[in-house]
Amino acid sequence: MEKIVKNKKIRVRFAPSPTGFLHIGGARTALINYLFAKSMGGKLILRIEDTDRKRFIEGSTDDIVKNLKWLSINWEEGPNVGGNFGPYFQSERLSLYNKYAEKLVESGKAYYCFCSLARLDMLKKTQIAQGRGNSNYDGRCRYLTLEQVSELKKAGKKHIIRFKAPKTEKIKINDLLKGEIEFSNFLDDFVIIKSDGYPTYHLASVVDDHLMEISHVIRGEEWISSLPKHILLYKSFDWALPNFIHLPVILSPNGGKLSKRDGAVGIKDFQEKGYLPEALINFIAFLGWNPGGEKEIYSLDDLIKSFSLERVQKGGAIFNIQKLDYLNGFYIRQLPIEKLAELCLPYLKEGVDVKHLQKIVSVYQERLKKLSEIKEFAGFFFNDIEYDRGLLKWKDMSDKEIEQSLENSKKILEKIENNNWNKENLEDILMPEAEKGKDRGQLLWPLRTALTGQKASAGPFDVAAILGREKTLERIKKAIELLD
RNA sequence: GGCCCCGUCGUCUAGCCUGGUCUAGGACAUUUCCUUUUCAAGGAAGUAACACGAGUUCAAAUCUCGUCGGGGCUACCA
Repeated sequence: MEKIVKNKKIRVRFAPSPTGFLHIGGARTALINYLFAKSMGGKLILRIEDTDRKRFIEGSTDDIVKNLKWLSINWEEGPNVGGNFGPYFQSERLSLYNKYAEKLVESGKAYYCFCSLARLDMLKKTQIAQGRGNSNYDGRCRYLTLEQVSELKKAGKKHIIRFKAPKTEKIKINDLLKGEIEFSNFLDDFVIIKSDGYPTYHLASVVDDHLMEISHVIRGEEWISSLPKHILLYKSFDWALPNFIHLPVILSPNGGKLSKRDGAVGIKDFQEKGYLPEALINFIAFLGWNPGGEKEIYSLDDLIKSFSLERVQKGGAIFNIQKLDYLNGFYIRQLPIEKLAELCLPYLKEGVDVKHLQKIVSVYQERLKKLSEIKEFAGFFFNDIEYDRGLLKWKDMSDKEIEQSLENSKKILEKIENNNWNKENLEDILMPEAEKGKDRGQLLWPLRTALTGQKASAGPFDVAAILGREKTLERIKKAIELLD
């Protein structure tokens, strides 16, 4: 009935469940799919696997869509863009899954099961008590006659549909990344349609991957163990197998599963903290993949150009935020000032003048690792500052010396007119004065701390220039008062 | 427990397929130095790895086996 089109077209999909927000692992799977599609002239399909109504989280589809876009991972078919193989939400394809499940029942490859959850639970407990490591359905409903089935149905008994799994079959499959994988063990009669009428992942993904003509299934390694189920399903429908690629998982710094405890894992969190999509993409791509050369800064386009599946790592990589921070700082330094200022704006109080911010940002560009840091770095430009008088002390200067130093700066600066108040001029005038002292810090440190209230900051000339004559002199005066 | 995947510096990795060019290369982190008013940025140098044990071979990070270690799955979740 279904047309089995076998073409050489590359079609891949990213198929997240809306049970949470887009996280690092998901973004990585999406990226690899995207890079593979783009580098091969194929298409990326986004499919939302919303078949678990219990774990469904409102808003997660939006989050996934929004953040993929933010990362510039674009799909050719799926939510927002449509396509010829829709709908792209599994909840809108229920009749399809039921049709195929029924087909399997008709051909004797699947069966109705009326067992209650309570019985199943009991079964599992006894099996485990008997010392079996895992439990299997005992097949009670497997040989129900047609009459028995229709009677139970008539009686209004809830049912599910189970797949009749062969008990002994050996299954071999060639994973394009891992190589040949052989599964030797018996299989359970796994569920394909749940009692709420929704399909399980196994049925839904196989049906969809087939109908959507997916050529390469690229997904996380956690799916390897259910591969035999999928293969059995393909076989019983008499469908051609797609290629499988199972990506290693991303590990947390302690080696386990990446979780919220490890800091930000949601892509949205990274965005809010001020990571740039370019940095995140570059970083995620290199988590388990490497082009082979010594160049490590790659734009999305660069990645597409040099991507190849063979170079994806087999082992799981640990997510180490330090390298991300480095990359992010690097990408921030590449940004034009206008752009940087625009990106920093949301982290500051409202009403910040853009031109003013551009000056500030140009001074802090090489210090920023995350955009959000602008708040701590540059807060003193906008707010009154408070600090301990001890901060003003350079090396072993006495209070008297600090005061003299500040008075000296003040005296000099007061002579500079407003229209000459710029960094170069300030530096030209103050520097010779600083050179007169034991070391430059004698003049420069008290000045800088008086202006910023910070132990570490941009240089005093930059700061004074941006602060303006009035505020600069005011802060010096305040510092002197603080010393009295 | 069972099934499956993986194993090169602290971390991401190059090299492994097609043994010799590997006294194992790069990056992040770390240390030191230079620059310097602080913090960055930049420059220079340093520390640091083939999990272990057998085997094959003239030769093994590279091939084979075993051990150990790590991870995943083991749901009417995906």
